[in-house]
Amino acid sequence: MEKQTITIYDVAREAAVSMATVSRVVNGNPNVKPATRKKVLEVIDRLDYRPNAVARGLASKKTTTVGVIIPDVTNVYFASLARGIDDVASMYKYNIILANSDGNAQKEAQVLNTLLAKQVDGIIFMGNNMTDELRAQFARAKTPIVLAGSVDAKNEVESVHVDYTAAVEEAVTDLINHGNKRIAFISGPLSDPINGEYRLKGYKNVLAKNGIEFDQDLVFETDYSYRAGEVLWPALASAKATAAFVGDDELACGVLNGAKDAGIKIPEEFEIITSNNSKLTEIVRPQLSSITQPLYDIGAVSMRFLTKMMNREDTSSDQKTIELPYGYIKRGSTK
Amino acid sequence: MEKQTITIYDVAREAAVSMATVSRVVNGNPNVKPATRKKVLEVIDRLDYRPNAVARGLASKKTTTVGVIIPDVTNVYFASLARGIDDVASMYKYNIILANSDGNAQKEAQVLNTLLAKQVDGIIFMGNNMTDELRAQFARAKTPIVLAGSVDAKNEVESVHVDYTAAVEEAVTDLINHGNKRIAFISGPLSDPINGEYRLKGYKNVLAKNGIEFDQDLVFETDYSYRAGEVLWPALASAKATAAFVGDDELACGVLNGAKDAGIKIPEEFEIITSNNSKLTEIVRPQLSSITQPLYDIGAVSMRFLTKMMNREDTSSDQKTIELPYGYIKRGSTK
DNA sequence: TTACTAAATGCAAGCGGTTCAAGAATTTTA
DNA sequence: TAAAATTCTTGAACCGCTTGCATTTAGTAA
Repeated sequence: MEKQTITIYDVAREAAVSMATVSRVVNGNPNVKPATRKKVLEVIDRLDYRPNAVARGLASKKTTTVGVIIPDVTNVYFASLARGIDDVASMYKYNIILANSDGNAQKEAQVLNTLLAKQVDGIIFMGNNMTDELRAQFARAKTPIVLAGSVDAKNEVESVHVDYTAAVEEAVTDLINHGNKRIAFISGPLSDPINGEYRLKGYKNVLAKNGIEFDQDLVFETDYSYRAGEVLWPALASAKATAAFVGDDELACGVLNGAKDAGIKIPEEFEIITSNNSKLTEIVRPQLSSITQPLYDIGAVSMRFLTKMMNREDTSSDQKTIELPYGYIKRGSTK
Repeated sequence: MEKQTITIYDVAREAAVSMATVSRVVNGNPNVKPATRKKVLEVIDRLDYRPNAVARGLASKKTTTVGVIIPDVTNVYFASLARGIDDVASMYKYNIILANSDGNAQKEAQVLNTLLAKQVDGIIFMGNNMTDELRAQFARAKTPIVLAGSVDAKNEVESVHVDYTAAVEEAVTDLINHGNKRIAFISGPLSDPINGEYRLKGYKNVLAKNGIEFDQDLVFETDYSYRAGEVLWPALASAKATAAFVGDDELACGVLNGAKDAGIKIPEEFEIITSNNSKLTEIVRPQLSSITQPLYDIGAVSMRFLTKMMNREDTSSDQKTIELPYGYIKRGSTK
């Protein structure tokens, strides 16, 4: 029982027209007499014809598919971006090839390669470890690329994100206004420019502006896990921190629970502000105050931007870097 | 500046062989003299040739791409499955086209259609609302399909999941052993056979076995959100429930916090068991006892099963339905 | 050496569409 | 009503690669 498919040929024969004509009606080309169009459509319907996208892709050199390189779908932060991406992608009739990279440079390079081989029309890249090699590969590929929720430190690739520096400044300022002098900066790897560069800069800026001396002992570089936060309390206590800015929600939940389990009262004795306003912030008690990032929108805007690039629409009016507004929501973990 | 690509033709010319030979070395066909192979590989390397997967797909009728229909990537449950799927997919050199359906029958049908148009080699479907129309569409498509973490009530489509009935039986038995007589059954839509059929059956079985009469008032059908659980306490209280089995972690977190906020002591005054053992269960206090499902593995096994079907490997020894073992982990929300 | 078999390689026909130059049909213009 | 201008259609050349079959080359036994 072979997979017996119906081709444009069958439709053409059955409708007594050329395949070129069938192709035109399928593609909505206006140069078709209404009567002919109707006839063809009827046959298409009757035969249940479904154009072969692969053949189409070969002939037209467009696959209506974009590649999405994501560190880990399991992470709410990235999943939210991905959802925004997929939604506007399907709005524009594109599909998404999703590939997990674990933020691993080698996998990223390898995945990028197969995506290009599959002739995707564009690529959305998440993950912050922009190595030079990767940047070179991007440059060589003539395929449009945009970074979502990530930054290219060298600013060569288009990207969509929030102003991380300003967001942290706002959060830390709030903490200072509550009388805190020793505020911990807790984040994932500082090798990620979002942490090591932009956020840290914001943190330092505010300290300086308020005449507080920067203390390296208050900077905690960990990984992005709940567990990492949970075991952090002793260190925070011995650094005499009275508040913390945290760069990731899971991490922040860990810090919160770790402190609570040690008998600390939140926010009376220790305040916490986190960064992504994911569901987690509302599930813990007290709920976490958080910087808010429009994750879904970052994804959506990235994809929209990519469609422009793919259609060679004029993007000259657009910046290479799009900054979306962040926000701040106060909950129980701050005074 | 046109996208100047290098084709198999260029390689053939440059290496002074026919394109057939180049094709053979690219595909690892053994019928090539080592010397020739070496020569060709050198040219490929020098020209940085990358085979066009679309053309390949057209000629070979294989795209090494599978479609994944998912209700919502943003949901940890599905994201975990997806991760398992992608990992074994890439292990077998497949890529994943990920499409969100919101569990909406119309979107599902539409997505399925475009996936078939894109000639995916197989499909993994998540979501439990197997309408007859969808089943018909599956049947007509000669493309292999497997359901991951979902069940086909009519058992026509291959699927991978756990024994929901037995899992609930174990959980509820535990609750009864702690002396509870009035145990609530809280789940998402009962129209989903996992809830309305398998889980509910398990619940009733155990009650019957222990001589407890089934009380419809203890069955709470809500949606899968945190909020839905949070507001449920008053209803639970007036139904005089002293414990609950909950079919979803977010929902369970809501129930937990709702009860706590009402001053109830967990687990002393109310016990809770949830179902998916996601990260959430460890983030709330007390932590939630939970049935454990090997989500990643369900995804992984589904994909592995699909590869077998795609390669027309003999699957006769396999059941149409694969049941993976579930587990149970006791935490603070039960005595 | 010669005849014969096995291993390498080349040829060319697809795969199922898109697209453009060119021809046919229809409508408009004078 | 014939010529000119439009509007529709068609024929056929790709798109880049796979693959069955024919052909050439190399290897082996007689």
